[in-house]
Amino acid sequence: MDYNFAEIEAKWQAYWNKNKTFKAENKSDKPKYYILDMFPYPSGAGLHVGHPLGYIASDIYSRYMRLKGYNVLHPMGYDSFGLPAEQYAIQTGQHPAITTETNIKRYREQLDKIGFSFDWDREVRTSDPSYYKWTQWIFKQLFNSWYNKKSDKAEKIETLITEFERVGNSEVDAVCEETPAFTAEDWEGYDEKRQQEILLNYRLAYLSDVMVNWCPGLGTVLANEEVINGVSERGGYPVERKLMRQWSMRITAYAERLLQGLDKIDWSDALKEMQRNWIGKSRGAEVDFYLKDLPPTPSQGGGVGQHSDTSETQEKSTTPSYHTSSPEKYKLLIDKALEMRQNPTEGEKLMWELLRRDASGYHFRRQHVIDRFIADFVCLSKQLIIEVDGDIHDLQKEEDEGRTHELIKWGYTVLRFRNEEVTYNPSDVLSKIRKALSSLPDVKDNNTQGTPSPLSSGEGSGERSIKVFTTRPDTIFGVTFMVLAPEHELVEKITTPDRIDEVMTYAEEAKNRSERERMTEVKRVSGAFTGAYVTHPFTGEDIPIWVSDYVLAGYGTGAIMAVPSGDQRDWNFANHFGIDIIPVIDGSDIEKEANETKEGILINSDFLNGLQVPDAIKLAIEKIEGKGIGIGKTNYRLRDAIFSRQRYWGEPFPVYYKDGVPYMLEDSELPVTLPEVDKYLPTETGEPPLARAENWTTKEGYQPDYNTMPGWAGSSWYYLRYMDANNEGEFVSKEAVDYWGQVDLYFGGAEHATGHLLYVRFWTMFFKDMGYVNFDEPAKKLINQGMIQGVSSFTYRINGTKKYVSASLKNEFETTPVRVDISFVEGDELDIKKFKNWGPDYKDAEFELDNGKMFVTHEVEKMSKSKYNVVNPDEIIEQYGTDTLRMYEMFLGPLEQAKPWDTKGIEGVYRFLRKFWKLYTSKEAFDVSNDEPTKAELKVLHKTIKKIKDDIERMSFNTGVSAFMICVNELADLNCNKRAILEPLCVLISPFAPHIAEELWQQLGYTESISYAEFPEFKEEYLVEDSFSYPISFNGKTRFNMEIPLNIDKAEVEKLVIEAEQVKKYLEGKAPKKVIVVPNRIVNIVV
RNA sequence: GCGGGCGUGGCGAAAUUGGUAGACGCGCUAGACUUAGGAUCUAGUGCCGUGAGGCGUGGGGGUUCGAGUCCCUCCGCCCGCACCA
Repeated sequence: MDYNFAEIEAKWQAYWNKNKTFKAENKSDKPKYYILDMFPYPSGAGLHVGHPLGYIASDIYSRYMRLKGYNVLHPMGYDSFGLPAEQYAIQTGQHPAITTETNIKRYREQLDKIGFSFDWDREVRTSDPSYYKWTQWIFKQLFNSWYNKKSDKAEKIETLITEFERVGNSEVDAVCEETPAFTAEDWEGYDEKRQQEILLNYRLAYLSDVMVNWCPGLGTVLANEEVINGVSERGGYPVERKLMRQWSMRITAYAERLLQGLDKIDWSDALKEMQRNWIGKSRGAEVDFYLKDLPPTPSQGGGVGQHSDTSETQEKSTTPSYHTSSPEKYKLLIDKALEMRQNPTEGEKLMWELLRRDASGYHFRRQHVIDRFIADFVCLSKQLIIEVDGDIHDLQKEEDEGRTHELIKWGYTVLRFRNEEVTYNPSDVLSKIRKALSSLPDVKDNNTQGTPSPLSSGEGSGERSIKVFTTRPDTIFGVTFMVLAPEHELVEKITTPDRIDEVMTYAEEAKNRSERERMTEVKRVSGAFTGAYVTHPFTGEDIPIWVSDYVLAGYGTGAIMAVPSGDQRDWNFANHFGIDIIPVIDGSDIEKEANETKEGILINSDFLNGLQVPDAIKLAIEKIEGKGIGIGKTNYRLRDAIFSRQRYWGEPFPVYYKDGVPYMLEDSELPVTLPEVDKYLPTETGEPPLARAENWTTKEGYQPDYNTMPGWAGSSWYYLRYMDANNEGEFVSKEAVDYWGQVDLYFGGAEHATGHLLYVRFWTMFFKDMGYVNFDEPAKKLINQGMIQGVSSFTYRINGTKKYVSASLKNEFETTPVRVDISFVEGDELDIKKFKNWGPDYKDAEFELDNGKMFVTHEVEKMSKSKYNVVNPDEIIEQYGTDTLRMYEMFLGPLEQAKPWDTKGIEGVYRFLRKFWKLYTSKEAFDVSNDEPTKAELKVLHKTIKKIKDDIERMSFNTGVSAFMICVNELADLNCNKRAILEPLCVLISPFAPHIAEELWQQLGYTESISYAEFPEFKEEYLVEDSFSYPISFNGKTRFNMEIPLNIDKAEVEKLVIEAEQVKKYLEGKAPKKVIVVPNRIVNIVV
C-alpha cells in the first residue's frame, strides 16, 4: 500500500477543520498552556519556506502538550495594518482593506496546507474595527494615566488632579516633562486649557513638540528602530530630523522596570542584552559648570525684593522650575528635605514655631526644594527665603554665597539668620521678617502670567551654568575643556561676538548634515571654540567651551565635560585642537591613547588622589552634591516612543481638539473607523492622508487627529485578545486573562528585540498597574527561531554586451554578476532555455559555455522576492507532502540558528516517512500484528520515547527527527509490525507528522483524533542491560571495546580488564601506572 | 569601537553533566534487482597510509588519567548597537 500523502493530508485537514479539533476552551480540568507565535503581516508575496519554521516548532510543542494532557491555547491572527498595503494603494488606488483581505485569504490557505493546530475561532486582525476599537480604548487608558514614582507605577490621572488641587505639583514625583512649579491655588486659578496643557506633561500618552525621524520618501515619521543607518528600514529612504507635534508614549517611565524584568524571564541572553543596551542605563553624576565672567545681574543691585526687567525669553530661562523630570534627583532632594524636617536644629525648630504661629497671613513651607537647593523656609507668594545657619555654615561660607546669589537671580529674597539670633532674640528676628514681607510685592499674579506656557519652560539652571552628565565624576580633575552639542540652546548665547560667525556656521552645518552623513564621518574630528569659559568647580581654572558634533543633543544634557586622558573621543578632539591632556589615573600612557578603563589609582586629583576608581566616583559625587553643584544620577538611553504616523492604513486616534488641546472620545463613541479618502497621499499642504477625507470628524464641530497609530500599537496587546477574541464588551475579560495568564512559550524572530518585544512588555506592565492583568511580563519563555535564508544564484554578463559566460570562465572577461531566478538553476547549472524566457531583456542573450555547461555561483542571503531566491512551501507540499516539509524544516538544523534552505536533503526525510508507513503496511493493505513484542523491539521503542520527550522539551527538533529515523531503521531491521510497538510510535510522531499519524491511528482502529491521545510512558526497565561494552583506552586513546557485566564493582572491573589478553598486548609487559574505571562509561589505563 | 554568538568530514549537522568525536541525513563509491533508472535494496565513506599504525573538532599554550566541551591567548565568521559621555 502506497503512502498517498496528498490524499491523507487533505482528508485530515478537512477533518480538523470540520470537527474544530483544536478549539480551546477558557476553562478546563487540565492545566493550561499558552503557546504563541508572533503573528505575521500578510504581505502580497505570500509565505515562503522560511516563514513556517517557527510555526512548525510551536505546533509540534502544542501538539506535544495536548498529548501530555494540557489545555493548550495556540492561536493565530494577522498584524494587518502596515505600510506595504498602503504603498500598493498609492500605486494602484486599491483600498488597503481589499489588498489585506486578499492577502489574508492566501496566507490562510497556505497555513492550512501545512496542517497547523491553531484555534481559528480566536483569529484576530489588527485592522478590524472590532479589534482596533480596543487599541483605541487602550490608548485612552494611557492618556488618562500618569506615572507616580512614589508608588512606582502608573495611576489614573484623577489621582494627579486631586494632588494638584491639594498642594499643586511641588510634592508630585512623576515621570514627566519639565513643568514649572505651581501651588494648589495656582491650579485652581488656571483655566481649562492651561490645566489640560499641564496634565499633558504628565500623561503616559502625551502630545508634544519633538524632534522626530522624518522620512520624506515615505511621508511619515519613523521610530528609532525603524531607522537603520540613517535610512528607513522599509524602502531605504533618507531620514532627517524635524520638529513636529506628535503623540508619544512615556515608555521611559518603565525604563527601570523593563530592565529589572529581564532577570525574571527565560529569554535568550543575546536578546536580553539587546534590550539592556537599548534601555542603556548608566550611573554617574549631573554636574553644573558655572560660566566665567558673567555680566552683573540687575537684580543684585537693589538688595531686597527687586524684580528685574528682563525680557520674556530671559524671564523664561531664569524661572526656577521643579525638576520633576529628573525624578532621581528630585526624589533624593525630597528625601533629604524630609529627613531635615524630622531632625531640625534648635534654631530651625524655633523659627518654624515663629513662622507657623505668626499672624502675618503668609504661608511658609519648611525644607522646601527649589531647583537643586533645599531652602529652610520659604514663602512662595512673596518669594522670600529664610535660612537659619548653624556654626557649620562658617566653613561653607563660599558655597552659601553662591547659592544665595543664584536664588536672588531667580527673583527670591534671602534672609539669613544665625542660630543664636533665633534662640536669644526671636522678636527681633520676627520683625525683620515682617518688614521684608511687607516690602515685597505679591508675586502670585506675576507667576501665572509671567510664564507663558508650561510647555515652554526652560532649563532651571538658566544661563549661569552648563549642565553635563558624566559616568566618570572621578575624572573631574582631568577636565580640560567642555563640549556642547551643535543643537545646544546655549551655544548662541555664550559665544563671544568675535567668534559668533564661525561657531554658528559650524553649528548650522552640523545640524543640517543628515544622520547618515554624521554616521559615515564618525572618525572625522571637527568643532569650534565659542570663546567662552566655565570655571572648574574645584580648581577654579578656566575651562574653554567648544561646540562639536560628536556630542549628541539627545543624550544626557547635550553637553559634556571632556576628559581627554580618560575618553578616546575627547582625546582625539584634544589632540586635533591642541588642548591639554591631564592624566588622572596612575600609570596611564596618554601619549598614544586615552585610558578608558575603570581601574587604577587617582592622581592629579586633589582630594581624590590615592583612591581606587570606584571609591573616587563615590567621593566625587558626595563632594559635588555637598557643593550644591550637582547630583548623582542615573541616565537611560531609552527615549519615549513616538506614536503618531502620517499614514492612512493604521488606527485613527480616538481624539478631538478643542482650542488646540486634545480630548478623548467617550467609550461609546469607539471605534473611530477609518474614513474613505480619494488618494492615500499627504495633502497639498503636507497633512496626513486622513485630512483628505471629506467632512471627516471624530466629534461634531471639532478637529480630529489626522495621524494614525504605528504598527506596534495593535501588536502590543494581541496576545491578550486571543484569550477572549470575541468579547464585545471588554478588551479582554478578567476571567479569561486570569485563566490563561502569561504566554508560556512565545516563538518569534529576534528582529523584534527592540521593537515589538519591548513595547509589549511596556504595555503589559501598564496593564498590571491598572489592575487589568496580574503579571507584568507578557511571556515567560521566548524562543527566537533562526531565519531560513535563501541561496541566490548569479550568472555573469560580459560588460557592454548581451553575452553571458559560465561562472567558471568569469575571470577571463570583464563581467557583471546578474541575479537569476533559482527555478532556472539545477545544482550549479543554468537552464538556458528558461533563462531566455524570463523576459524581453534576456530573449537575445548569448552564452559562452564551459564544456557545454553554463555554471552559476551561489550566495546565501535573506530570502526575498527581489533576490529571486524564494522557495514556496506550496511547491514542496505538492511534491512531498506537508508532513515531509514539517519534518525537513525541523531536520535542517538547530531551531535558533540561521541556515540556508537546501532542497536537496528533503529526499532523505521523504524516504524516511515512506519507510515509516511501510512498518504499518504490506504491499496491498494495512498490516499490523497483535503478537507480543520482543525485548529488542521494546528497547527500541522506549529509547525513542525517552529521546523524543527530551528533544521536544529542549526544542531540539533536529535531533528528534534523527531519533525517529534511527528508530524506524532499527524496527525495519527487526521486521517489526507489532501493534504494541507501532501504536505508541504513532502517537510519538504525531506532533511532527500529524497527518500520517492520524491516518495510521484510524487504521489501527481508533475513531477519535490522535491529537488527544496519551503520550506514551517511558519505562526504564526496557533499557536495562546486564552488561556494558566498555571502551578500553590507554592514556586517553580508545583501543577496543570489552563486554563487562554491570553488576560488579569497580575493583572487579579493573581486575577483569587488566587480565584481558588484548590489554596485555598494549601493556607490553609493563604494569599499568593507574587504572580509571568510570562505571557505565569508560576504562582508562595510564601506562 | 562595544556587546552577544559561533568556528567539528565534500555538505546540513550530532556529541544534554569533562568520558568511544563525526550519530542521523545529503552527496559520493561499489554492487544487487532491472528494458531503463533521478525507483528500491546491500556494503563502504574524517584525513594520511597497501598495512600495522599515525593524525584529527580555527591556530598556539594550559588544567586533567582523559578536553570539541574548562582556562589563557591569537585568528576568522555571523548578529546586534554604534560618537550614549
